[in-house]
Amino acid sequence: MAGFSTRKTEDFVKRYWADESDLPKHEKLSRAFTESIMDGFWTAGARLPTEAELVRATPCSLGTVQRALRNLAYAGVIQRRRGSGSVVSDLSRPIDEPWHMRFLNAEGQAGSYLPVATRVLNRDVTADHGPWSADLGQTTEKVVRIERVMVIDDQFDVYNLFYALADRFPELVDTPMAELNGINLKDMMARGQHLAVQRGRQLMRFEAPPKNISLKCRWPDGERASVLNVVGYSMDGEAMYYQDYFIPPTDLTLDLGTPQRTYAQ
Amino acid sequence: MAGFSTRKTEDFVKRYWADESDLPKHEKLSRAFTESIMDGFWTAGARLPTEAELVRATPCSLGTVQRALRNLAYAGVIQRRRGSGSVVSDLSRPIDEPWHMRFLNAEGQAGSYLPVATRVLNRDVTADHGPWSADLGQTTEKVVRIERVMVIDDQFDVYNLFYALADRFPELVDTPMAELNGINLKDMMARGQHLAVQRGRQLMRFEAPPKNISLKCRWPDGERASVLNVVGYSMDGEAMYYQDYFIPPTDLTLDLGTPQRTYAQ
DNA sequence: TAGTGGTCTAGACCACATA
DNA sequence: ATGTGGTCTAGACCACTAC
Repeated sequence: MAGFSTRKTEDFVKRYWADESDLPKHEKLSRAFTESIMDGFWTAGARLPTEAELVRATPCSLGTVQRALRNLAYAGVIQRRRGSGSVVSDLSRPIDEPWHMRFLNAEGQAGSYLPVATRVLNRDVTADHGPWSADLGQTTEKVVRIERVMVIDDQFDVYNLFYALADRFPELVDTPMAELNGINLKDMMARGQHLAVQRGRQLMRFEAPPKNISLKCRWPDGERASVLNVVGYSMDGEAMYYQDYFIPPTDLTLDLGTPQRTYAQ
Repeated sequence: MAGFSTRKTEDFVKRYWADESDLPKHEKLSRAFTESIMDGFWTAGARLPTEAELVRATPCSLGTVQRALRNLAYAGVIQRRRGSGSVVSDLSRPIDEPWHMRFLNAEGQAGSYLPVATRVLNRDVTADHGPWSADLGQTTEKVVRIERVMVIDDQFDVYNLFYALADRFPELVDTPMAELNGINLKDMMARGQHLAVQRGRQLMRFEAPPKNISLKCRWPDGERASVLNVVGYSMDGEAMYYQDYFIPPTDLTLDLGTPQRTYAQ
């Protein structure tokens, strides 16, 4: 096909190419892409302009365009295939499974995880401060707090508290609670926020569960909880959410992830 | 100065440049460097040949040499400074603190961790198999098992079991046990293994501690342990060690690390 | 067969460090 | 003033995909 819609490319360059900044060109170009993807200018699965098209439409040479796209691919933002093209990855899976509560099955080899069902118990919007405030950058803003239960493989319950800035994620506040159940929460944060979460800091602590937890989910009487605290960051470095997972004693193994890749190919 | 010692560069190319392999040249070159660093051909702090020198001594052009070195710098293997040169990073800190047992203090901001003192209890070499076997790639080989206690800020004890292939780390077997105490363990694995550990998989499970644990360290009676399992990989992708940390109930918070960088600059 | 990304080159110019 | 890495270019050739 005689190539890619030239209009879209020119739109892209006009809107996202920062002429004044004194960053290197390859950096300017990859930032233009991440920014435009976060804006929703390109959506997950969308096909990006070809290298040649970008050489034509930007003040970059082929080598520079390739370096920008290679970095984006390395970061997982796009996927490139020789012969077909570059497409936007689906990174709009900010908070939901199987991101955080990944339990191995009894034989337990990584890669396949136990099913998780999520149920929303409660939601409120408050200006209260707490441990989440520093991470979310909350000053006078309000946060939305969502109380959830994750049922792990029908075996036991994990109690979850989720915090995010209410202004930044109005969908979390406005959506009727019934619709917050299940896997929809992910699409919700993704809507205004097309590029999400480079999974961030993880902390583990051990403490008594909240009072009355046994009224909210199945919880072994009086047992201490292991609390996994997770802060998720978006690509621009801002914290998107703060979560506490209260895990009861269990025989299952929790996968905390494989950080760090080796190096760029 | 009229440059860099040409002899050393030619030695390097002769010994580490893989002519037959059909990898891309930039990949060949960066592998040659990681391999030679692991061998001890270049040691931490050593100054590498300049770009121009490598262009001269290898069948690579400047762009290719730069790509290889850029990837190594991104991976943290070397450090480059415009005007001075490229030097080998000190990555010989495989297993010791503050790698894994990083507890936050009570106010608990990340970055500063509670002091950890390590004491070796026991060591044996065995051909037994167990959960570690698959990860370490143990078939008929023997593993060295080291039993340790980590005293966290004089407050409580973490019980640690450490496994590695005995053949691969003879220092762990041969060194007198008294010398295994404290921070020396790190230097030990680093000696033959100049480039170490890209920290690997982390799992958390919850189980009864080993029998008789209270004879070996301070352990609250009958309490369940939180077990952090860590497998560390070296740069060539092979597992270096398998460790279980048995953590008693505590009020302190454990930092599980900040995975994932954003993307290459 | 045409389009696409992947590798590689030879050379330019620049910013920074060191002497 | 020289050496060094950082950026960028214009173009070549190749491998793979889709039509």
